[in-house]
Amino acid sequence: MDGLPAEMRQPESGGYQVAPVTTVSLVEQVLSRLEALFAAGAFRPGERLNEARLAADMQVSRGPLREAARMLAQRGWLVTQANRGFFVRRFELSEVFEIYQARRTLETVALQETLPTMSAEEEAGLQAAFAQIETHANAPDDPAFIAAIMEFHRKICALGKNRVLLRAFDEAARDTMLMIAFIGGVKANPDEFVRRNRRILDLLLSRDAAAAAKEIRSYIDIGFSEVEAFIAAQAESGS
Amino acid sequence: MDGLPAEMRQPESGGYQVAPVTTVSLVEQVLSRLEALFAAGAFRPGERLNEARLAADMQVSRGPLREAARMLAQRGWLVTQANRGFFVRRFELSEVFEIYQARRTLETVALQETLPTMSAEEEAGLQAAFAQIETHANAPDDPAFIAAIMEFHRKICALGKNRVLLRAFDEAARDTMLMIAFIGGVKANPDEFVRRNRRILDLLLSRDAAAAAKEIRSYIDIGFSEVEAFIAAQAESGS
DNA sequence: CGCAAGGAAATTGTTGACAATTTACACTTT
DNA sequence: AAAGTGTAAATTGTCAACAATTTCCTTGCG
Repeated sequence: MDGLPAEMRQPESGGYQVAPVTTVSLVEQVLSRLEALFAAGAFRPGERLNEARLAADMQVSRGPLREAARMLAQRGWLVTQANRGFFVRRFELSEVFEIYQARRTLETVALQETLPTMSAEEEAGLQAAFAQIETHANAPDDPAFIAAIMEFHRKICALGKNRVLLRAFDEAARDTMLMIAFIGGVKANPDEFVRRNRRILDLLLSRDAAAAAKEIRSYIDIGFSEVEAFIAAQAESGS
Repeated sequence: MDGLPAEMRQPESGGYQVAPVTTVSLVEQVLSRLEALFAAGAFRPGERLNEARLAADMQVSRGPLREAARMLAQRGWLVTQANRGFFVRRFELSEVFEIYQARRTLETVALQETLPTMSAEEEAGLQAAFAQIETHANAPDDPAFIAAIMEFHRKICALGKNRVLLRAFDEAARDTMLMIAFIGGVKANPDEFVRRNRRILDLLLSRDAAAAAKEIRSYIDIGFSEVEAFIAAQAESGS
C-alpha cells in the first residue's frame, strides 16, 4: 500500500493496458433508457412521468429511477413540481429561437480565432464527420442522420478548444434533438442538408472563417424555421 | 371540472391573488445545504462524500441525499465512481483557463449586438448591481462580495437576451465561485475590483461595446491569474 | 521489515414498505 | 345541469433494512 487514498493512486502500467471491468449501476442504465425514450419521441411535452409504472417496466425499484429523473431535471429535460412529480419540459417559442441562436453563436465564436491554426487531425475529423452525414443521408428518417449532422457541427465547435463552451453547445444540441423528437423528425429535403454542410466544410478547409461563419448562420436558420413552424402551431392549439 | 389535466389549468382569478403554499421537499433542502457547504469551502477537491454521515448530520435518510448528489454530479460539482460513491471534482489547470475564457467570450458576445439598444431598465439594473459591489467592498472576505461581482457580470451577459448562453455563463460563474471557495477567498485588493468594474460600467453606459469588451477581457484575466497561481501550485504538490 | 492474503468493518447499491399528498369520482345541494 | 363536498384510489415523498462491494486492518510468510 502506498498510503494514499485510492482515488489518488495512479495505475501502475506494465507493458500492456487493459480497460478496467466496470459495473454499470442501475441509475446509469435507467438514464440511458430514459434518454432513448426521449429520442424515440415516446414522451409528449408536458406529460407526467409515472414513477411506479416506469420503474416496473424497467424492472427496477423507484429509487434508481428517481435518481436518473433528477439528473434529467438538472439537465432541463424534466421539470419537477412538489408532490406532483416529474413532467416533460415544454419549449416556448422564444426558447426555441434562443437555442438555435446559441448554437449559431457558439459555433461561429469557436471558429473566429482558431480556424487559421486548425490542425491536420482536426481537418481529418471534420471530413470524417461529414462523410458520416453522407452515409446516413440515404435514410433521413433514421435518428442517426440528425445525430451525424450534430456531430459534424460539434466538431466545428470543438475547434474553439474550450470545454465549457463545448458543453453549452452539447446542451443546445441535445435540446434541438429533443425538439426534433417532439415534432417527429425533420421534413426538409436531406440533400439540401448535405449540400449546405458540404459548403460549410469547404469554407472551413479553405480557412475562411468569416465566410464559414456566415454560411453556418444561414444554415442553422433553416433548421430553426422548420421547428419554429411546428412549435408555433402547437402553441396556438394546445396550452 | 374542465376536463384538462391539472398541469394545464390556468388559475381562475377572483378579485385577489395569493401565492400558493409550497412545500419544500427534502431533496431541495439537502441541495441547498450542500451548495452552502461548497460555498463555505467545507469540501476539499477530490474528497469523497460519506452518504450515511452527511444524511445523519442533516437528519434525513440517504435517499434524498443521493438524489441531491446526483443533481450536483450532473452539474459537474461531483463525479461518480461505480461502487465508490460521489467525489468532489478537481480542476485541472487547463479547465480553469477555459472557464475564465468562456466567461470572457459569453460576456463580450452578449454585448456585441445588443448594447446599442440597451433599455432603461437594463441600465438601471447594471447600476444597481454595481452599487451592490460597492456596498460589499467593505467586507471583501464575505462571499457576498464575490457574489455581487458575479451578479453584475451576469447582468452584462443577460444583455444578450439568450437564456441558453446565460445558463452557460451561470455554470462558468458557479465553477468560478467553487474554485474561489477551494482556494479560500480572493487575496487581491478589493478597491481594484471596484475601480475596474466601475470603468466597465461607464463604458457600457456610453454604449461603447468594443471598449467595454476590451476592458472586460483584461479584467477577467486578472481573476484568472490569481486562481491560476493557486491551482498550479496545488497541481505540483498534490495529485 | 516488507509484502501478500484473508477477514472484519465500513460504505455504497438497491429494494420494499409506509406516510403524506394529490387526483379521481361518486354524491349532495342549489 | 353546474358547482361544491367528501371519500377512496392512485401517486409521490421518505425511510429503514438488506445485499453487494470496497476499504481497512490484522495476521502470517518470506
